[in-house]
Amino acid sequence: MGRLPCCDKVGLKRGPWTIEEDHKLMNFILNNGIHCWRMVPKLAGLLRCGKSCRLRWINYLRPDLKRGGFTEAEENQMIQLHSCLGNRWSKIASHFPGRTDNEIKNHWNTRIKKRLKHLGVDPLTHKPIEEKEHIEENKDTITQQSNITSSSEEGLEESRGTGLEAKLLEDSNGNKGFPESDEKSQNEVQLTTLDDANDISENYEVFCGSLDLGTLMLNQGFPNTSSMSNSYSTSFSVEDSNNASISIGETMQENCLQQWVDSVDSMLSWDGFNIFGQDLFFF
DNA sequence: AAGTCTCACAACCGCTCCCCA
DNA sequence: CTGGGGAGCGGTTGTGAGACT
Repeated sequence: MGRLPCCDKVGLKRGPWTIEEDHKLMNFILNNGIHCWRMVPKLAGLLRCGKSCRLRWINYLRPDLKRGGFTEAEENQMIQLHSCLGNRWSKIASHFPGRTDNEIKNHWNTRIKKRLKHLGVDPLTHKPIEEKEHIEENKDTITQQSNITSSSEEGLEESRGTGLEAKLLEDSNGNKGFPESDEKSQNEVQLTTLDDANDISENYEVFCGSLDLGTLMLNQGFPNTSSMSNSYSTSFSVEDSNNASISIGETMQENCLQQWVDSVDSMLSWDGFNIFGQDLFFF
């Protein structure tokens, strides 16, 4: 049996998006918002499936995306969150405003995994690799040394409690990572990360409140954008796209929108957001 | 300079979840 | 309660750019 494909793939384009396609998608979403992803490609005149459009928008075209590399602090927070949440990338991404789950997943797989392995930490379990192997050996060994004669359960607990991750995550403030099995500690780490997330969230609010695309475009040398600044903020999101589309439609001069979309070539790198992203760090 | 390798990231695929009739 | 459809999620693959030989 199996589920029917999400869309009729016949005649649909695949692979990398062209600038023209990006233009069309952005133009459509900014003008109409998102009601049904399945209808988006048809209405926008794209030969793509709805899923592809959704992915492209979320991972690349969304104006509130924060581009650029991850800082060490972000990486450490990512490791902490991963130890609590596992591979739930969207949950992890929700703690990093402007970052996508795909971005975080890629970063984890390409950078952090290696970093952890290099440090002798299993990126899956967040436990020291040697100790884990040691425990496996203990299970098979009949004669055990007195200092490791405790049961494998105890060994596990011990390994959790002495994870290298704790050392790894110890930051300048003395904050440390917590072993998974310790319920109290886990609660603490969740609170910690929630607090962190709140801090970031607050920063983001400040960031969004003080930033708008009009300003951005002025900084980018984009003409005739002062009238846009009140209606188009970087807090624009898919969720409020309906409202956004209304306000944009009502307040944004059409030629401004068109000019903005036309200027997408320079905008696509979102260097401007990088600049503000750096500023964000000083808030 | 050309070929090969490695790496990072964009995009796809298939599954699950959730909502609604 | 149930089945269908759309959205979201996580794993995997493809691709292009840079490094290396």
